[in-house]
Amino acid sequence: MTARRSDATRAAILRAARERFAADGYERATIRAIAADARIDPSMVMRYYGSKEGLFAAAAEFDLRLPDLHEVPEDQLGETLVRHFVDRWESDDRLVALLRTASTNPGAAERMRAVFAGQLGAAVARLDPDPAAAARRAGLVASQILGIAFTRWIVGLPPVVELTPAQLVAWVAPTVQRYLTGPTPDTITP
Amino acid sequence: MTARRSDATRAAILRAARERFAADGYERATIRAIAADARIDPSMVMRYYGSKEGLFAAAAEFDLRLPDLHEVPEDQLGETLVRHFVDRWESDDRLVALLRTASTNPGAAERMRAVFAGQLGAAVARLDPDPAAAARRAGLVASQILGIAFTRWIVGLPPVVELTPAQLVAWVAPTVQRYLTGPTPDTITP
DNA sequence: GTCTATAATTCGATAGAC
DNA sequence: GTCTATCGAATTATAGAC
Repeated sequence: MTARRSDATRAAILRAARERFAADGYERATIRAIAADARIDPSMVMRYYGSKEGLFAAAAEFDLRLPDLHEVPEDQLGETLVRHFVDRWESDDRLVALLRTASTNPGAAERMRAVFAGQLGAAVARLDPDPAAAARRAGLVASQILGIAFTRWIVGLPPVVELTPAQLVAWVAPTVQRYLTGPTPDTITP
Repeated sequence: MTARRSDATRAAILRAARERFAADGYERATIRAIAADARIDPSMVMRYYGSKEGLFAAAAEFDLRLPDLHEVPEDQLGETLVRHFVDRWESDDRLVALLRTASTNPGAAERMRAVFAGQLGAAVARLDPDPAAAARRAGLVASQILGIAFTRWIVGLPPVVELTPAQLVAWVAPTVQRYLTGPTPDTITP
């Protein structure tokens, strides 16, 4: 299969779509605006991706690219993961698009669950022999990672925005480390 | 000023609006749907609240009702705060409405910043004499609290949804405790 | 492959009768 | 105070010319 000329158009559409979905969310990111950004006609978007849902599905396809946690010294798991996520988030607006859109679009929320329960859950599952406990640890890690992403890139809470990546890693890594390798805490019966 | 009959209508509108905004977000929650839920005519919403923005502003008005942190033993700050937020979140869908809407509506994001930088920031400011450090601590606390809320009530990540409130407090309280009272970590220069 | 024209909805907001 | 009727704008999506 040779490279068709339309591939450039498809790529331009996807790039514009990612930016618009990341900046405006699903409802406010219109096909017209995306087409204008990509300098093409709105009908081309429909031709190539069928519908707005189809365009979003193509634009939000991505991989967390998690490192193999077995090659990481156990006491550096938290730092490694937090650094990885911060880097990943700063360099790929697909994650921001998915995050912003997951609040109102059921399909995006489902994708978000699949990514974090799937990719992160699988990586963590190899650290804890008990599947339920491993899933719980992965969920707690996701809560802190997504909380940072939400406050920093979506809401824009000033103190969180102003943290440097190094400060972010230094503060948050111990949290993730404890969620991954710390003992299950006692729960007080009320 | 005596109670007017229209007060019941206004209250019904606000209740329906909170539910719709919490469930659907700002764009998908239509005035027509809210009016139908409240069993009144859509034009009444406009008459009472002027615009959709005005309705949202009225529906999302709320207070975190933070306890006075000075009356809490220092080593129980994390537990107290996490328990408070979990209770608050489960019993008031205004917070869910604001959270879901903050992703796409700039006004809601601004409100969210005001609430967490203001109310939470003020409560934490009295624990740390350095204003910048206190703001940073409050921001980190917000990141974990909002991360739990986002994964549990918005995205619905299964392992986080399945945690009982007691488990949630037991796991997350140490994180918040460290953000509030722990030492500032060293940052490695890259 | 690309674009024009338009269909078919849906929404927020307004005017005015009762 | 409440409701009917409707405007004007914006959207996704389709049909078809070139």
